[in-house]
Amino acid sequence: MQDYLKGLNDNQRQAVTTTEGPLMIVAGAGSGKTKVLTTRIAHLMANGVDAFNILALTFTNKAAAEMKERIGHILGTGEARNLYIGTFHSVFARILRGEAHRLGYPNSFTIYDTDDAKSVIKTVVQELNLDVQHYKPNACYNRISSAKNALVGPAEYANDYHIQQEDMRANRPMMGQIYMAYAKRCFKNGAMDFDDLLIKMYELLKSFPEALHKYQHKFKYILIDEYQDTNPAQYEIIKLLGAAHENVCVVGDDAQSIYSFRGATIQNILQFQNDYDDVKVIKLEQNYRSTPNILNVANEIIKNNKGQIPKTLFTDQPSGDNIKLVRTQSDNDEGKFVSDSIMEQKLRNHYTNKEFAILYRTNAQSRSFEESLRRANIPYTIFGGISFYQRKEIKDYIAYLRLIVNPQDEEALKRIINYPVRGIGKTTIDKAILYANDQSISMWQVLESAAYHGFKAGTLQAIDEFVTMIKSFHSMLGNKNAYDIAFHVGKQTGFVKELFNDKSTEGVQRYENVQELLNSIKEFIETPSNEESGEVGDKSLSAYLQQITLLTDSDQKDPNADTVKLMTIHAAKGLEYPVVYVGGLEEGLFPSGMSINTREELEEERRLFYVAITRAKKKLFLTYANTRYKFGSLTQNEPSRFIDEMPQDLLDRSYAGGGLKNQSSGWGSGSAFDRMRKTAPEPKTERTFVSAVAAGAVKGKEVTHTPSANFVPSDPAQLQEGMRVEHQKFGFGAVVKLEGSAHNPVATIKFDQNGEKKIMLNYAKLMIVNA
DNA sequence: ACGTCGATCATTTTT
DNA sequence: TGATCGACGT
Repeated sequence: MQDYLKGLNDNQRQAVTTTEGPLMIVAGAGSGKTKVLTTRIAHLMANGVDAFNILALTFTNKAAAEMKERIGHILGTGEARNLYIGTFHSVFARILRGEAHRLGYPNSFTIYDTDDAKSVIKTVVQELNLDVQHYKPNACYNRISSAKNALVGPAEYANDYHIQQEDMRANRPMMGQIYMAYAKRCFKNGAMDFDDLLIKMYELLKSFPEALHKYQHKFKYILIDEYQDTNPAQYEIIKLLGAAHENVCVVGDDAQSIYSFRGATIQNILQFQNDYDDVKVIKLEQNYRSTPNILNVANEIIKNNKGQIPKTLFTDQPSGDNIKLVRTQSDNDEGKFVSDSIMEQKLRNHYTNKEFAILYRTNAQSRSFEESLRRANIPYTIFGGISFYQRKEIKDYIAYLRLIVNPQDEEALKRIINYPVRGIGKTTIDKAILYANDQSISMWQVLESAAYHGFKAGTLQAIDEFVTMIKSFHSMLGNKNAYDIAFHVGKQTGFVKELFNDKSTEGVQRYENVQELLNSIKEFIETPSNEESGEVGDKSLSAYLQQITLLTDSDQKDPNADTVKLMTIHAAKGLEYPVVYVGGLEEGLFPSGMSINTREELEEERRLFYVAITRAKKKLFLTYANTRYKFGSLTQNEPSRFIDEMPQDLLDRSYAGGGLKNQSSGWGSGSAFDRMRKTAPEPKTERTFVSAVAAGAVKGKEVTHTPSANFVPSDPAQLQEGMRVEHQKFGFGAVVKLEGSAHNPVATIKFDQNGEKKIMLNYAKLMIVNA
């Protein structure tokens, strides 16, 4: 039974068997962190700890799933199923589902993703009569999100002098009000955004002692993965949960802290030892992943940062290749180099597709790699970008399901109230929202009682039909499963058919996506017991909806497929590949131009580079381009400062990859330039962004007409063929023909300067000049 | 009421 | 470059 301890080194074994009391495991890259975590949990269980009493929090669903699977493997029983393993967000969402009523939320609360949240922000900004251009939803969202991650509520936000000053300086004095209105609206909608899942969990534990007591005693052993990426909200929650038993085990690597933009603070891991009385610290420094050359480069790079937990990675592997540094002429050449190089490596060293990864700083960089891989017929998978559930047709479908489960969800309601088109237009929607705000009821309640709100007869009928339909769906919740309901909704609303009838390429794709959604729902209800965490599987539609919002793109694609993997460095955290390409090592891009203003920012960029390097097991290629397209215009970039920070004797700058066919494409000359740089390095502060394309506004409209001073629209009923008329935009012309029905008359008019046009008389304004 | 078109604008990273 | 948004025509 103790076999599982055999494959561990001394430190690892100690980390596994030190089960009681607070423990910090500082796990360098590739030091077997996951192995330690999983073995530790298995060890706990082997020594009589009930799976139900163990909580393990990770940052990605992928990591959680992998851990659960490995533990199950070690144990050889189904007991692992009862563990509470998941991301912070998904575990808390699950707990909150059972406790939401305490906080005044419906138990089937909606989870708003970033798009939903921004949309709500836009709404409240408009309702506060503020300029959306100035109070950009994106910026507001980020600001509010940071506040939430620091556990600063709306009231506190509005009263904080320091925050006020900041907002004044940013010329956004109304941020506090926006935050307040946003929080209120989410609550009214029965919805939580991602950050709320943390905040509300904290509130729950803080304000309800019996809830705190319940979960403190449920979770006797707590493990936190990637502790360096936790934010203050997460920190406080862990503090509360762990207070009773203090069996808190955190695992992390301060050198890999890369999520401060999301509110994570590296202080959590640096200060952990001060949080409890008797913290044990175990360092895992032996690396089992990379060659010494790769490790040395990583170690040297990270030395440029201050305030580390001291540690040095070592390995007993043979030294391996040098790191290849390749300069190309353009971003397209960079892509071409990488795909050529992959071809070469496959031939020469018999690598398979899935042994390669291409990493980059920003998602936008994927394009050139994608193109070259496609041309070279190398199969690839891109992780990141928009996930399946962000696609319009999927969001529309889900909006129906959301509305059925939670009619207070105004975002969902607005999304589908007129999709497919059923004659409930903007005017009506605005009116309904106005009533709702006025009377402090939900938009849905307004629609339910539409008859009392003075809508026109036709609109009223459309509303009534819509309300009746949603209610009929709602009544299915009790006796039909999630799949049956979803299928019925798609059929009844007619929009699946509408997609089916669209035979364009995109239309076909959209239809297929919708079918895939239905399949996923079916799979959800058919999966025996749940994957998420302990307890009885909840197969309700509501449970399904809450789960999918927390899925990312990476969770939906198969990491084991035999394809080259493309992703941002952030997304690559925790992964490893035999051959790794890191692209775009240029000033302004990596380090990002957004993150070079403070030491802290720059150090995070450097940690990111460290993460990138340490993904590689055998071979590492770093590339950068002279010129690159950015927002459609050509920019020139200096090589990244990080290049100079690497030990130059471990770099191979002469590598030309591919074969001679590449020499013509321009990047072969790079090494000469590089050698020059080496003797006379450029000043590091200089970055150049040269826009090669001048912005040119080209006007090429039709002949425009300025209406006469005495222009007064005539009654369309007076119009007859042959009359001479004036149109506000098109100028003078003659009526050629009158047609259309009585309530929708259409006139064909031949204009002197703009040719013949059909004019709908209900909307266009015409003046009769003479009969 | 609704779709189309052109102007505008933004891009760091993500649960 | 590409996505989004308001104006405007129908």
